[in-house]
Amino acid sequence: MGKCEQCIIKEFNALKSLTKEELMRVSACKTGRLYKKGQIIFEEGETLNGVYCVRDGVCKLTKLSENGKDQVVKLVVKGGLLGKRSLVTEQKTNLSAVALNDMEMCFIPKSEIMSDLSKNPKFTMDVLREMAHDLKESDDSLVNMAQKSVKRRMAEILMYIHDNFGTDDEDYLSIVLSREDYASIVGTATESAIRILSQFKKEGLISTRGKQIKIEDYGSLKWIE
Amino acid sequence: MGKCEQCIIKEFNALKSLTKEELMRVSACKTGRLYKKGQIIFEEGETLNGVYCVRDGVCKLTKLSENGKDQVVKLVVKGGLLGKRSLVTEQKTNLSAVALNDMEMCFIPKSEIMSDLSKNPKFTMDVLREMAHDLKESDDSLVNMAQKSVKRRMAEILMYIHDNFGTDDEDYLSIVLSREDYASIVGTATESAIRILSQFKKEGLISTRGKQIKIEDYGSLKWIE
DNA sequence: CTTAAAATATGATATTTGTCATGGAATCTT
DNA sequence: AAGATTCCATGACAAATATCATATTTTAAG
Repeated sequence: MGKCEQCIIKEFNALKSLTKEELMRVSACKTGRLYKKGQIIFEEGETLNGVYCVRDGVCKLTKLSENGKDQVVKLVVKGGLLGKRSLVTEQKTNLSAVALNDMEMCFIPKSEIMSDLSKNPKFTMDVLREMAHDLKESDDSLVNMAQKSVKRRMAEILMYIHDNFGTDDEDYLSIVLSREDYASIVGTATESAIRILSQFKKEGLISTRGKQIKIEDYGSLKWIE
Repeated sequence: MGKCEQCIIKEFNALKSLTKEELMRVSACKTGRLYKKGQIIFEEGETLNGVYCVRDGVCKLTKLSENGKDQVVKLVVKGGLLGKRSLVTEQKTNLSAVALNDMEMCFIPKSEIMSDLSKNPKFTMDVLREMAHDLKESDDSLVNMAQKSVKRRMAEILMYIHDNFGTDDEDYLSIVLSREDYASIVGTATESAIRILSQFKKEGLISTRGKQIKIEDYGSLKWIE
């Protein structure tokens, strides 16, 4: 398994602020883990005792609502850190993480990283910054959920995925989701999600190939009410 | 104006973890501010260069949606800290704060508190913990918005206010909001909020006196679908 | 390759929520 | 105290979304 000191993934998250010595220590105790598409990484109510660093693949963070439906709260890709909250609280996690395709992750035990959190201010500030960013994103999503139509939210998630996670060499969104996942991100019934995507297709805003989606008319998506 | 070292309010937030020396320094540079009901404390897009500590009163944190409507993201009462995000990022604030009744606050300049953030790990961890808590709450609200009916959300906000901010000596909710505010918390049209509250009243779940609301049947509110 | 299962698609219909209009009640102003 | 203004309330209707039913297509399993 690779060494953290040399790992390029960490440049995308707070781990970049650890010193070489700290990283070597982390490297020695970290464990690599593989997850198959659909596999559960952790579940709501579990006690996490460490953070996961995503080396490859995509996962969704979800929360089960009382009505029995899952709501996707966030998508996490290469470079993302899962379980930051576990570093600062003893509480059980409030979210579940599920792999959306095959994933490669590193797990760093809390015990190993806690001392860094209190001794390396640069690292702490980075974690703080990431958390602040997550909070802002979450607040934004909250407002979107409360104030925008399902169609609008669907348009926005398509653009969000396009802008943040990119496309493959044929311009298809590089993250491939089921309609059910789209429904669960947008917060609507699966049928409604399907209907809206069909409509977008008819209107030439997107095209599809199997589960893959390509944005054909980004400009018009922007103006969907 | 009082001294931070002796102020009891700080026990409810991260400032409690500052040392006596740090608090004396903070005390020397803080400014007290009064806000009238309805007054804007800060607005979306402003650059905050410090944090506000709520000594008395209630305010709402809102975000303007593209459809022109405000969405309330959080209610903050005595002991709350506003503007934590400004400590870790140079970005403009993404929320507005508006006083819901007459308020008394202390403002602590960022410059003064930044050094503590990097030198006092206990304080940093506390800020981190508060941020993590806010994030969890925001994620929970997101799921509620996406998955629950307007009626259910209304029932929940009534119970939330009851449980977290308490009641006066006649059991009326101690936070008094306009129907428009309720609509903007729940994320619905003002008319819908009014209608639902009227219905609750008819069904004997709540009673009202002017703008004040009293929960009459907490148990049934819990089961609203 | 065939069959079973899962995912996608679409119609019909019910329910929820929003919008517009209007009137009354409470509050503020002078 | 009168008028003005804001807030609350409710009806009528329109629009958005959910639900149920049922094909059809795609994917997975043997």
